[in-house]
Amino acid sequence: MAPKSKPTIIDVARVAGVSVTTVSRVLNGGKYVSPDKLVAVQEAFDKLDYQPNLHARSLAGERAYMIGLLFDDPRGDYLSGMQRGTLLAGQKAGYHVLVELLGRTGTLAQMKRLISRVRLSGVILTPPVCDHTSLLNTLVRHNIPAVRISPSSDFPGIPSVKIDDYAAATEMTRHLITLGHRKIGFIIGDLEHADARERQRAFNDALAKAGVEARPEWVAEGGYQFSGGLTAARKILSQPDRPTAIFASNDDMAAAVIAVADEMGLRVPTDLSVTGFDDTSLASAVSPALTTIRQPVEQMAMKAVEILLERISGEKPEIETPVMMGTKFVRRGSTGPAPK
Amino acid sequence: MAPKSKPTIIDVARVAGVSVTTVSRVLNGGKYVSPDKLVAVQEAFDKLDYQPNLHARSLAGERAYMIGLLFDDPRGDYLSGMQRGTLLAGQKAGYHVLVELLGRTGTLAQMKRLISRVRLSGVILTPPVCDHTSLLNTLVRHNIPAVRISPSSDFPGIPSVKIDDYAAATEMTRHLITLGHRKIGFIIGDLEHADARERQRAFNDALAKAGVEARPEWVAEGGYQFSGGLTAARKILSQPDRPTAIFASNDDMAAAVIAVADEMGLRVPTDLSVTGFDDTSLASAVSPALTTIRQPVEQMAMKAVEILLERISGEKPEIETPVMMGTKFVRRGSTGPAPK
DNA sequence: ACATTCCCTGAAAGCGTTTTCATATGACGG
DNA sequence: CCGTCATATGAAAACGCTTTCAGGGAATGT
Repeated sequence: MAPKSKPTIIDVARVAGVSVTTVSRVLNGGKYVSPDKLVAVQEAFDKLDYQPNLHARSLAGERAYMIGLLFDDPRGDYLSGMQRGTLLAGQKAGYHVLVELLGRTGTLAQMKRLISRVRLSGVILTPPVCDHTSLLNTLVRHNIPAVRISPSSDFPGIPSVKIDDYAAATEMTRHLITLGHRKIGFIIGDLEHADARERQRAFNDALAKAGVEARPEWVAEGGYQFSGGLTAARKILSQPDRPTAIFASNDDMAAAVIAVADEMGLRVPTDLSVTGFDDTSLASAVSPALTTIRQPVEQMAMKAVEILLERISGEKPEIETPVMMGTKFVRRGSTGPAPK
Repeated sequence: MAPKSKPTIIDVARVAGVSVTTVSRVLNGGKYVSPDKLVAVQEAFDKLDYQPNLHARSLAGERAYMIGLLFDDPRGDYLSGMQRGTLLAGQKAGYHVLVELLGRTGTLAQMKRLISRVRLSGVILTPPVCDHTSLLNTLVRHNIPAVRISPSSDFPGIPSVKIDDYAAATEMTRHLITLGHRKIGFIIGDLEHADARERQRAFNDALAKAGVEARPEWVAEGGYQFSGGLTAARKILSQPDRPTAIFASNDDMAAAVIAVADEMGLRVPTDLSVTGFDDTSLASAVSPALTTIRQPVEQMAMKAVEILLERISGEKPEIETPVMMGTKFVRRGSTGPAPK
């Protein structure tokens, strides 16, 4: 069977016995359409199995029904989870998602090229591109609605969704203290990211508040990478007086700590407790599985889309403070009571 | 500064002193355009910083400059790597990428809706949607170029890119045999997937060829999941006479084997060698790191895009046999000599 | 009764491209 | 010197929608 050419709005109009204008009105909310014609048009939609053409709509109107999802790199549990959330939420609202990679260099030029080539209803910005200031400025200047997920810095005029890193890291630190640990190490994430700084601040504050000593030689930077975590863990664990627990700022680095402990013949959690952060799939695949903090990655993205759609539809509640999403402490096998 | 409205092809035509037709011709390959006008138009492009509007092009012409990337679920190293490859290759060719989630149910309806809403130059199909037969039929019927990545089954008329699972699994099995293992277990992937069956077949053949006994009680199914791997590993390792090595059909299940070994006090690789497959990020994060097979995931996607673009531009070399990409054996710490 | 408003309705003018179609020019073979 | 052909060029007609504009009728106010 020949792929019968797709029905257009004109066909619908003919079948429904109305003008294309009326059909268009039905398509866009049905305001100023009498009930009987409304029904007639909808019947025609069904009968013809009509789907409006996105390109024509974008060309002719204001709306685009397409949201841009901007990445530096889509790999990794964290980011692909965000993608899934975006896709799910966007799909539900009848939007399509255009994914674009914004390389390390020439980001701005790429963005400009993108928005002059395709009309986007709005964009979702994932880390780290959500912190590219001139990119954000460009978006504002072109009046393109945007929402940032887990941004590091503040930026007026663009809403954002994030988690409360401070609270979560506080909870995690308290967990270790409650288990009896008094010698606790810490592996810092990528200091470029505000969340890395927040987690560290919470750690320090929690120690101080509990009257637990914080030793600088038990702190090292791992850049959120497994490899960096390896180096950091080796540095910390090779101290003559070593900690009985290490709080790594993310799961990858926590896995690295476990690897190093293994290397050195330390048993986890008997000799050393280890904690992660994020609850990526790695957290449960490693043995022992990581005690960690679960981020509601997909929900964050869905929330971001929700906010974006509000912005698009003109309702601008002008939320300037980031929307905070709740995290969940997940206890697994990598933490245990402090050794005597 | 006000966001000066984007230049159109008309502006370019005026600046270059030619007709829009000529500008359009330059945009589409510059055939039948005299050298001087060609230069004039290109200068106008630069001067105005012109970018052609995608929606208008799609609406008016045959081409769409947009490729669809179809997922069941974009999460996981494997799939997000494919996405990156697609994005990279697409971007380089000036194409944009629309990502769509095709749920478990209603896939076909979703696809039909998609293609009647937006014009796609072609689509890339990732597993498992690349095996959805009626979806493939629809694509063919609508004459939409497509390429499948790592499909399980054959489908005439749609090219595909995959790895040689049989050869890779053979190499892996030989590796274990060479290390002296004679009691080798195997964890099967998801039998729905042809690759799972291929890997098992290679394993069996390699054992047979080497005259090594294959014991059914050392084989279990793990469904390519960590959790399934856990169950499978427990079943195999709880045998009174247990194997000295286990070949898991992917990294997730291999990590599960390590977890179970840990549980049972078996040292890897001293007491038990473990191998994975895929070389996802998990493979190096686990300790000991996994001996595994690296799949060139990104390159596969890039190759798929390349083939797709050839199809789109009309060159139809009509490749019916899948394009095979090379894998790489990666030796890490999880395998060692068989215990005495 | 008459203006004023509000709800419907459709004709027609875009939106920014690509694609015919028509025409012009120069080159070429006989 | 005349058809034929390949190369250049632009005017104008799509492509499938949204939006503006200009009524027409019914309801409301005076």
